[in-house]
Amino acid sequence: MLNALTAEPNDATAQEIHGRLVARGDAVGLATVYRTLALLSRHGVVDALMHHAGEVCYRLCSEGHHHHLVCGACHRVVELGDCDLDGWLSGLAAEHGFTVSAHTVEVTGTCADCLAA
Amino acid sequence: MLNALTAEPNDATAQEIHGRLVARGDAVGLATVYRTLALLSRHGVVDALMHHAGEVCYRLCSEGHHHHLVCGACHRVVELGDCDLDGWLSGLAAEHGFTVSAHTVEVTGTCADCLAA
DNA sequence: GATGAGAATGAAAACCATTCTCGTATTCGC
DNA sequence: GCGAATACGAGAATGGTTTTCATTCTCATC
Ligand SMILES: [Mn+2]
Ligand SMILES: [Mn+2]
Ligand SMILES: [Zn+2]
Ligand SMILES: [Zn+2]
Repeated sequence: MLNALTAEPNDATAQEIHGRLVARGDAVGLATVYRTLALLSRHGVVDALMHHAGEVCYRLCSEGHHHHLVCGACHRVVELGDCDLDGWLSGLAAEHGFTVSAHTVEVTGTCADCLAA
Repeated sequence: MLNALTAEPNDATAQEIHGRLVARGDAVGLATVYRTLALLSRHGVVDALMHHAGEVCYRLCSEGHHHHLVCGACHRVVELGDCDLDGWLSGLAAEHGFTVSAHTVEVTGTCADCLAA
């Protein structure tokens, strides 16, 4: 149900998703959207991106470890695979006595369409 | 003035910084702390970290491009230098027609002290 | 030294994303 | 069917951040 709508091409906030659902006629409550997104996020079905201060964006993503390429102009999101940073980061962290548990990378740029425009 | 206090070892929220200032006797308003941090952040003097949803942490950092290693237990922050991701990311992004303008990396782990505890 | 324009300040109110509460509707086990 | 457990939605509450606005500072000029 939500999945069908989370099939947005790019990321979307809980409120945006709720808005689309309501506009489509589904009488779903905002609380349920938040609850469901939290659940899906906890289970790794959707990724939570925190690139804007003050709000969280969600996106239906592939399963493995990956990062995101975001167009700063139109908000388009592309998944990047093949992240081989773990070794490098672990070594770097070890120099400071840290053990690495996770890392995030976010790449901001401009997509072809927005460059042309 | 604020600089002297932003000399916190780790990152701190606007409200934490305000609390320290008031505790120290400076009669500064919360709004001014927010205004000043936004200004400093806009000018690149402090880094804004958004690793917690819902609040922004600030940190006085060195000038060049760098990333952060954060201890998830005690909030200690270490700066990482020597980032050579630009080439790799630009190539990867070009495959999707993107031009890269910036990237962020955040590494979460556990520091030596917290591992021992 | 007085004065006034404009910037800076702080207290309180407004804002807004998110979470909580709680009464109702639905589902499940039987 | 029937009661218990769960899911739901509407609205209130929360809490970080921003805005407002009356007051205070700054400082160049008279
Ligand atoms: Mn977004
Ligand atoms: Mn920094
Ligand atoms: Zn774009
Ligand atoms: Zn630690």
